Order: sequence, then C-alpha cells, then structure tokens
Amino acid sequence: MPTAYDPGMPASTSESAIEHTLRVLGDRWSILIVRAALRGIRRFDDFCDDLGIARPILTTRLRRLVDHGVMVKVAYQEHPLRHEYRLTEAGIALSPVLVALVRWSEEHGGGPSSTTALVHAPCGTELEQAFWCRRCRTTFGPTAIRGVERGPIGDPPEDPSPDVPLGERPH
Amino acid sequence: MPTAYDPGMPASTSESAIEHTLRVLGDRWSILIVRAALRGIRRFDDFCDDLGIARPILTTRLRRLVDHGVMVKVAYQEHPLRHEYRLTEAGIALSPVLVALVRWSEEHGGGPSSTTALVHAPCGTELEQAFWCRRCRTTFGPTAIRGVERGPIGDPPEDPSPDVPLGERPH
DNA sequence: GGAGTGGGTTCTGAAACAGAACCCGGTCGG
DNA sequence: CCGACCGGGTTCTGTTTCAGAACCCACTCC
Repeated sequence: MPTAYDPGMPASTSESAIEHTLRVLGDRWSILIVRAALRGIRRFDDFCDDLGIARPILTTRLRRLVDHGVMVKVAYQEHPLRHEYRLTEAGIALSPVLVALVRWSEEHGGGPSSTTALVHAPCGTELEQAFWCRRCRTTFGPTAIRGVERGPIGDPPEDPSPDVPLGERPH
Repeated sequence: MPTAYDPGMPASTSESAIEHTLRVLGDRWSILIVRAALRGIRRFDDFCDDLGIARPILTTRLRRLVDHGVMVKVAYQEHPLRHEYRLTEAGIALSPVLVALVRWSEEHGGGPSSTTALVHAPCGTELEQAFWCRRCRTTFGPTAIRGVERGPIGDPPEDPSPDVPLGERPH
C-alpha cells in the first residue's frame, strides 16, 4: 500500500515548503478560486458560475483551502442558514503570486491580451512587480538573486540563448 | 453581477490569459520543474532525481513546457547525441511567480521553515518582493491595487480579519 | 561484446477531474 | 398547506491524469 511516505523519502528533502504549498494550490482551480475571491466573489454558486468549475470539485477545493487556512467559511445569515467563503489574511497574502502570474500570462502566456490592467490605485499607473532590497533601497531582477544554501537560483544558461540582458527587472 | 452566461461559453470569458497559463503550469510538477531549472538543473535524469518525479510524467511536462515556450531542448553534444532542457527568456521570467510562491510558503504554508533564504546577491540581504509604481517611485502592498476594468482586485472582506495595515509592502 | 549511460516509452493500477442528476432544509406565493 | 425555487451541497457515472516498475535503444568505454 503506497501510504503517505515510504522510508525512501521523495528524493528532494528540504524542498518541502513549496512542495507542500503546491500540494494545496497546485491544480488548475485553486489559484483561480483565490483570484475570484480577490475580485469579491464569495458564494458557492457564484464561484461556480464565474469559473465554470464543476460543483463537486469546487466543494473539495474550498474545503481544502479552508483546511489550509487560505479561506474561511462564515455564515452570513441565519434562518435560511447560509455561508460564504472569504479569504483569510493568508489568502490575501497570495496576491503577489496572483499578480506575478497574471503579468506573466499577459507577456508570455499567449492568451488574449487581457481586458484588465492592474494599476497603483492612488495614481492609476500600471504597476510593476520587483524584488526589493531594503538595505540597498533598490529594485532588481531575478539574476541578482542568490539562495543562501543550495546553490544559486536564477543561474541562467551560460551560453545557449541569444538571450536577454536581464540586468534589471524584466518589464 | 451574475449576468446570464451564454450556454456554450466556458463560463468566464476574458479570464483566458491566466486560465491558459494555468493549463500549462497548473499542476503539482510544472512549477517545481521550472524551479529546479532555475537552480541550474538541465538534464532529464537530474530532474528525475531532484524532484522525485516519475519519468513518464517528466516527459510529458517537459514536452508541454517546450511547446509553450517556457523551455527549450538543446543538444549539448553529438555522437552520443544528448539533449538538455533550458529555460527560455519566458521561463526565466517566471522567477517572480516562484519567489512569491516560496515566500508565501514560508510565511503561511506550514511546511518546515525552509533551508534556503533568497537574498540580494550583491549585498546578501534577504530580498523582499513588492509592487512598484514607477511614477510614484514607491513600493506598495496588495490593497493598493486596482483593476482597470472588472472591479477591484484586493477588495478584502470588509470585517473578518483582524488585518494588517499593509500600507507598505508586506514584510 | 558486456556493462554502463542518457533519454526516453510501454505497460499496469490508483487517484483526480468533469458533468449530470439528485438531495435537503428553508422560504415564498397562492 | 402544497408546490416551486434557492443556496449549498452529495452521489452517481465516465474520462483523463498520476505514479511506479519495467523495458528499450543508440551509443561509448573497457
């Protein structure tokens, strides 16, 4: 019986943080559900209609998100006792992931160029997403990231691509 | 507002950019493969060992990533003709997604607190990720985002969370 | 010419997804 | 007080996808 984890350990130990996350969010729907919730959708049927997701799947996804603290189920009325699903603080904290995904989709994803632009509310300028160093007080791109253990992240191919400067953020 | 949706349509029109992306990246492995690639892994067997992914799955994932322009398959030697997989520019541009995911995992994901910290290479300070307005020359958090059409993103529950100031970036 | 290496494919069987259809407590209109 | 309706699900079917062994093949090295 292939129970949870064998002696063997699944190869990459210590990867677990993000692996664990992807076990929750790593399917075609969970992220879209969070996105819908960020747009203000809260009720079961509205998620259904908005996403076109099958109801049983929505049930399991919502339950999983609740179990993992991304959403909460709260009653919004008694008597015909009704519930709705809201993002927790942790759920809202997924915004950067969502934004990064949306922006990547627009630039590289191939879909229609989107009908929505994300802007900085106070001034209306389209936002960018950047890595920020509080010491240097500067933004920077992926090639300036190192992982403290376990070797560099963003170590790009040395020769192959007729690739990009990338010294600053990709825009 | 739940407008009457056309019968045929896959429910949410105009969502397609991110939906399309999640059809490529929205599974438990694709993102991890990109992450491994960012760490410098390039060869089939190395992906296998590092991720603990089954070989047939790796085959299909790699093919899909190549088809969608996230990776390329290049020969790194003739004669015992051998290939490796590298990120394209589009693939490297996924870094913000990865970083956002890693950071969220560490703060809210529940896994072990990670063995790797991501730092700004030049100075070694742990990086932060922020939304950046080039006009205002400032960083800001998710509540300061608006979507230009289709209603606000980051419209949080009105009452529920004993929430966070978030006027500045999220720690 | 036998073992090894890189990069796969072909089998299995288990799990996840997708869609109708059904259910159930409540409220409303007549 | 009976039937229709609504929100929020669960149960039934398939159909894909996942996962793991095992196998394959071109090539090199010894």
